[in-house]
Amino acid sequence: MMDDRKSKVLQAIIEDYVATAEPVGSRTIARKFNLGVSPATIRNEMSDLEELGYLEQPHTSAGRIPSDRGYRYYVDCLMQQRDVSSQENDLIRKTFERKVREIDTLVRETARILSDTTHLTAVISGPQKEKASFKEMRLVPLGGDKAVLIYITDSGFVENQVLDLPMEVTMLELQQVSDVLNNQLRGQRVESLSRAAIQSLQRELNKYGALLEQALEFLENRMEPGERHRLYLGGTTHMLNQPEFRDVDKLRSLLTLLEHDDIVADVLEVGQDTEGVSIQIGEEIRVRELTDCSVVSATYRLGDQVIGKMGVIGPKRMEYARVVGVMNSITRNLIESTQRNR
Amino acid sequence: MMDDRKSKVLQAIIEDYVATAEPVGSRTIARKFNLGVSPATIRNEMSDLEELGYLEQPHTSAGRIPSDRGYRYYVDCLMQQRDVSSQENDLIRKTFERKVREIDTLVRETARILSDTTHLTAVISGPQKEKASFKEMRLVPLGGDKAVLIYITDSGFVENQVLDLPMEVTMLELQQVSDVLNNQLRGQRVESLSRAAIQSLQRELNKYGALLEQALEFLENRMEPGERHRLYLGGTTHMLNQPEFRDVDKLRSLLTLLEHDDIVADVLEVGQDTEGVSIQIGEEIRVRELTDCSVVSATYRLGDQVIGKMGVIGPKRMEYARVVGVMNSITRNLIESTQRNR
DNA sequence: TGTTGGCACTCGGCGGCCGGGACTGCTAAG
DNA sequence: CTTAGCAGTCCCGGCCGCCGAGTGCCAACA
Repeated sequence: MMDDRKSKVLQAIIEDYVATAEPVGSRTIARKFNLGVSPATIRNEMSDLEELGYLEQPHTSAGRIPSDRGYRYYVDCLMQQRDVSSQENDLIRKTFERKVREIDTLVRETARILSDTTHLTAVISGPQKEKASFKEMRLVPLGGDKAVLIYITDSGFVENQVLDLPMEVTMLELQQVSDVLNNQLRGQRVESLSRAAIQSLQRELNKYGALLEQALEFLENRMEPGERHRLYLGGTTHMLNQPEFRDVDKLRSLLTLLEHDDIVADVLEVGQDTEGVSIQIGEEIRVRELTDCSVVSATYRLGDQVIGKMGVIGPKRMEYARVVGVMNSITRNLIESTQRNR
Repeated sequence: MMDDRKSKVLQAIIEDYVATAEPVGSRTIARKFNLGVSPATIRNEMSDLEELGYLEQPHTSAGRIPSDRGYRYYVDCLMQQRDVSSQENDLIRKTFERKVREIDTLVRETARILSDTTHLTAVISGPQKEKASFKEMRLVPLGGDKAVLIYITDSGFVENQVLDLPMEVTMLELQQVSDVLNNQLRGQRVESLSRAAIQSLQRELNKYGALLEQALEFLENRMEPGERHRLYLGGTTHMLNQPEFRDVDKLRSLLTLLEHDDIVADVLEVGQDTEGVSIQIGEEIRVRELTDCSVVSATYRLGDQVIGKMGVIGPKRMEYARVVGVMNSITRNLIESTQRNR
């Protein structure tokens, strides 16, 4: 059914189409890839491949282009792993050599290098704070009627916020409030700090009034779903160089989609338990605006802490092997970089 | 030279062109705006206006379109102030009603509402930390071999970073290091903390070695010019709805430009001492890719602290009056919002 | 002198037409 | 099963001519 020669032909078609973006005909295959058979034979094979659903014709008397299924077969069975070129690898390594201490900048940089090396649009979902556990919080008086609330998770994230102090609060009381909070909350998943729990705390401690309220408000904000995945985009302009987006309307629908963080985050989230790189092709992505696109995504980690997802979005006609290689290289470098710096 | 009727004609042409994006002819003016004269008269006036440099012709036997100079005259002399519609005002007020404590989110939200109400691309340069003065820094031990460095400016920004502690450091020493730093640095402009000064401090205090080094590295990062203006973009897709960007090449050059933060920041930075809203038209912006665009920008403040710039980028053919109105409304709301919440 | 109607002219855009080129599918022969 | 040949299909790009919008100019008029 899918003999060796058919595979070869399919592979040839996909690789040529990826390179040229033009429907590919039997003659082209026979010329560029010497399979030792004539165009006529290729034609027969192509006809079979179309019947099997691996190829489709934009219109009669044009060449064939791969279908979603064709691409799927290619990435699953035909594609051979390909390491990143040494230049690219150098480029990537260099990016992560600089000590970057702020997560925010690190993610931004990663988005940039990912889109630059793949020439596609990169999407990265930032640190998923709710996956971390609460470790400790501190209240540090600043002088005047201010204090800063420092919030620490066991993965080493630190956030802060300035609070207004009610006049009468003493250092000791400040200490007490943070002690209570710490005892109650230590070790809990941030996402599991339910509003109910917080409210009961609030009742218990309401003698500290406004101060506590602010601290709790801050905590609540940590759990806001809206805050859950902050997305970083890079290289949206690369889309403009792809011939499939020469049409302004397609472009618009795609770019508009990219502004909807929630949808993009969902797309990135699929196969979240799979190890390594995962690939979604065309209609496999359950988003209408992305039917002409593929998404290659991977989970990245810092240390052994799950952090987030990164991915690229591009036309189905992308160099899957290279993209996967780049992605592996980047996740690897990311881990090493954070091991050095934390 | 520029009599009353010429002004009226120019105004009519600009307003029609803004609405339709089509070159406008004498007949149209005579029909839509009843100036009480015949098309022939208008033709003469238009011919004069062209000679004076306020109009230009895309080609013979097409209508006229305003030149940069024409727009300039319009915004300087003809345009009448226009308040935002009450719906829009409500929308804006609602956006800023929510308590937003993180500057980052506040700026993001502002970019969103600005682009949504103007239907143009919004650019905001974030808090200019270097304009703030150093107030205080704290070193708070976290247990284990970590401490968190808290850095406070007199405008109330707080940043933090986790530092690795050399083993032998005691609480007392920690206190000493921060005391020294505080005494040396208090009240100085962040930007004026020169590398030389930092290095001399470093020599003086090198017995604290690695700890101090990290603290100083953090400080140096604060002054990095690259960090100077973090830019927030909103609504880039609105460009796609403008007929002047139906051409993919124009679009590409524009969107590519928008990825260069430094250039965009420079554009935003002009007229930085002017109060209120400033308008740049076409070639007045010294950027080739923006010759078909106009930029409307304003300084926004939190309290009486200068914070940054915001602006919109759109085709020269934009509704200047409305955009200016929206911008005023947003800056006003921004101030009020921060007065409530800080 | 300023305004107006009339008229010839210009030019871009659009639709229709045509020919070339690149395919395919079929058939018949090797 | 493979291959050459051939007829048929369809897209695409170039060409042409028409249409309409708009101008510029001129002559007439207040």
